Amino acid sequence: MTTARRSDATRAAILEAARERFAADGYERATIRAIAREAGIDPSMVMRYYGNKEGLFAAASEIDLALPALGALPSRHIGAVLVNHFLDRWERDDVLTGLLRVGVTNEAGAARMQAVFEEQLGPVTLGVCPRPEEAPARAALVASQILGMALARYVLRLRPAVDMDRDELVAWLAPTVQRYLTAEKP
Amino acid sequence: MTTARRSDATRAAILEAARERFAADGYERATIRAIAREAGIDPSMVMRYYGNKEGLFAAASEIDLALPALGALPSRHIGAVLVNHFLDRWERDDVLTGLLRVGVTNEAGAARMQAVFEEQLGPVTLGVCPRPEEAPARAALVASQILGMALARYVLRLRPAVDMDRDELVAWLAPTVQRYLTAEKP
DNA sequence: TCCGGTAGTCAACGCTTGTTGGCCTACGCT
DNA sequence: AGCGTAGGCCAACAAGCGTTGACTACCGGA
Repeated sequence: MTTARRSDATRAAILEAARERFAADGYERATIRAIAREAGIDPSMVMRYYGNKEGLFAAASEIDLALPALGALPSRHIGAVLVNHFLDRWERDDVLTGLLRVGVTNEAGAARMQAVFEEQLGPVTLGVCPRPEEAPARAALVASQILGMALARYVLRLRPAVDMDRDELVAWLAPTVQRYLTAEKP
Repeated sequence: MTTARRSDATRAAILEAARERFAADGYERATIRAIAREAGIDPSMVMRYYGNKEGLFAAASEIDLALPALGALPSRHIGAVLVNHFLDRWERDDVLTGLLRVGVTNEAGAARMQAVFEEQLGPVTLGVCPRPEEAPARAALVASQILGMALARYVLRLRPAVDMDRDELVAWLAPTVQRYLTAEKP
C-alpha cells in the first residue's frame, strides 16, 4: 500500500465539501471557491490535488451502491429489499443526490450515472429475471422508478413525496419493482 | 384583446430559442447571449422584453399539460391513456425537458414543476382515486414514475430506456400508473 | 411631409468563474 | 542542526456572465 501522505486530511475535507456542494447546487453553481471555503483551504489546493473541476467531480462521484445479492433470498421479497436498500443508500450521504443533480445538466455526470447503473444494477437484475436478454430493459425500468422517486422526494421535494413515510413508500414501490424484475413481459 | 405589436415575431423567436437552450443546457449554461444569437437578435432585446433571465425562464416554461378528463372513460384504461399522453407531451416540444433540467438545479424551476404537477395532475387524480384524501400521495407516485422514465429516456439517455419502443414502454408503465391511481392502499 | 415612438444595435460596466505561477512556511529525515 | 521538499497561501489572469444606457433607423399616423 502507498504510505499515508500528510495531506490526506485535506484531500478528504475537499472531497467531503465537494460532495456537499455538488449535491446541493449541481455542477455549475458548485464553485471551486465555495468548495475550498467550506473545506477551509485555498482554491488552488483543489487544483493541485484534483487537476481541474472535472477531475474533482469524478473523484467526488465515485460510489459503490453495495447492492445485495438477490439470488439468495425468496424471490417475492426482492422488490421490498431493493427499494429499502436504495432509500437507505440515498439518505446515508450526498453522493447519489449529487450524481443525479449533476447528471441532469452535465454530460460527464450523465455518463457516470449511466455507468453506475449499468455496472451495478445490471448484474443484479441478470440474476433474477426470467430471460437474460430482457435484463437491460428491466434494469432500466427499475431505475426509472427508483430515480423518479428520488427526484420527487429528495430533489424537487414534491410535498406528498416528502411527507410519505418509509413504510408507506416501500409498500407502494416494492410491487412495482418486483413486477419489473420478475413478471412475464406484458 | 391587445393589438398585435410589430415585435411579436421577435418575442416568439426569443421564446423558442430560450426553450431550446434551457432544455438542452439547463438554467446556468443556457446563456442569454446564446439564446439571443440563436434568435438572431441582440442580447439586450431579451432584457427589454422579459426583464431578466428569471423572467425569461418563467415565460419559457409556461405549459399546459392538457390532461384529458379521465372520469369519462373505462377505468381500466386510464393508466395507458395517461402514460401515452405524457409521452406525447414530452416529445412534442422541449418545454417539459427544459422544466425538468432546470428544476433540478434551480429553486424557481423546482417550484414551477411542483406547481404544474399539483395544479394539473392533482385534480385529475382526485376524480379517479378511491378516497379523496389519498389523492395527493397517489399523484406524487404517478409523477415519480412518469418523471423517472422521462429522466431515464430523455435526459440521462440510459440506453435500454431509449431503445424500448412506445408500445413496450406503455405496456410496462401503464399497470404501474393504473395501480397507483386506483388500487386499494397496500 | 413631418415627427414620435417602437425596434433594434453597440459598447461598456462590474462581477464571478476556473485556472496559473510564484512565494512562504514548517515538517521530517539525515 | 541543517536542509530538501511537500503543503499551503496570495495575487493575478483571461474569459464569460447578466445587465445597462446611449444611440440609430425606420414605420405609421397626422
